[in-house]
Amino acid sequence: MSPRKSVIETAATRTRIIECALASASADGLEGVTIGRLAGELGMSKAGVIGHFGTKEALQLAVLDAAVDRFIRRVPARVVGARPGAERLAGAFGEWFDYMADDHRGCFLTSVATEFDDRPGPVRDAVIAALSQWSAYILDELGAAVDSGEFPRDTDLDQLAFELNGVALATAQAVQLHHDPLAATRARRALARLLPS
Amino acid sequence: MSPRKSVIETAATRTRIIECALASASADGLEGVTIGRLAGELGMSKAGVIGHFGTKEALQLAVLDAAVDRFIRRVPARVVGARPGAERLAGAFGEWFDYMADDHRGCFLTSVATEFDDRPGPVRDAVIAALSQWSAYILDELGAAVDSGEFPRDTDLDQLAFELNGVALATAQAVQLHHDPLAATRARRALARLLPS
DNA sequence: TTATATTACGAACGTTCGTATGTTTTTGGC
DNA sequence: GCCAAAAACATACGAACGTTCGTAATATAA
Repeated sequence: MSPRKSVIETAATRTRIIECALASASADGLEGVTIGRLAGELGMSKAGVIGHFGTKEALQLAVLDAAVDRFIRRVPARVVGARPGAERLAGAFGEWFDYMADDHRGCFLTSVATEFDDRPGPVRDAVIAALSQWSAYILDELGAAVDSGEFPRDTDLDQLAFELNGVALATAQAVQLHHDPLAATRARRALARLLPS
Repeated sequence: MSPRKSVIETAATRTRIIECALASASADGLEGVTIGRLAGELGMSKAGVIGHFGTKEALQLAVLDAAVDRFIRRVPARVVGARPGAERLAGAFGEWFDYMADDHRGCFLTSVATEFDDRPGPVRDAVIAALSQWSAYILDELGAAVDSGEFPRDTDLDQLAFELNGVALATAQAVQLHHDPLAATRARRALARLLPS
């Protein structure tokens, strides 16, 4: 059989690489991550870095996966206890806003979505898949809100999701570009107007 | 004195380069524009391309300037005849939405804003300056709307501008990433909810 | 016509890119 | 302690990067 501990070690290094790449990509974009710079920052050789993934594109996909995982753990996972519908939705968006405001980090997935919106390929596909999942989540909760009578039955849920997304995008821009300390506050105010509390 | 005709010739080539770079940057980002590829597409040498600007950064700034000019001609310039306030504002945003929907082009300035939001330098400064100008324009019109009684006097104009910006960003994403044909429609619907018609 | 800028060119610079190939070090199971 | 597997290494590759140089061609001004 194959060795065990080495697998663990590998995973640890992989994680280190991915986290470093994630930090790098937050500043320079996912395409702006280079193996050489990554190796320098990690004190490794280029071959040692890319050996874990094979190609740069595979590394990009791994970074994207990690970002999605982090987002899920940080946002929807924190509101699983909330009542489905408007309450859970408001909670999720609130968590998202706070997440973005942390360290003026903004939203990595949103940035990558913009970066790859005109670049066909596996990365773009993965971004779209992740965003679709998130969109489905929102529509699910909006549906629950309608079912429980929080919204009128003829509410245009797609329209509402569109506008909620807009609030999040405006928040991301305010945080990342303008370092606006009021971003989260404005976001919550906009949210309150869209979702009945 | 300096030669005259050559200046005209230079400007024509410069324009050609900038327009080609603008198209290229719409897909690959402003940093993704390379001198060599540009030269190939234009049937020129690399030196002939970069000679007009000196450095790649100067080229990027020129492209950004051109994009700003194009935006101004296409959006605010078209509504100078409209009544100041909500009407002009609604007209401007409507033009913007249509502009974005054309060829699924989206908004170049918005994309570049995301691309450079964490990259200090002249390009980032220019992006922020352009966005600030646009923001000031919106706040001006919102102020006019308050003055003319279209909005209550205690309206939070910054909040309203924030939410309007969110609608535009959501539209850009819907157009560029999802190629959503309903983007402009959704945008107008959201706009109508924010601005009294 | 002559002198001066301007424009674009070909070629090369040093650097960095992503990737591929062996070799050495470390690891885990016997 | 020994051996296979895995990990990280050093090195090298061709290609592309932005930039610089000197030069030929062109257009303007005197």
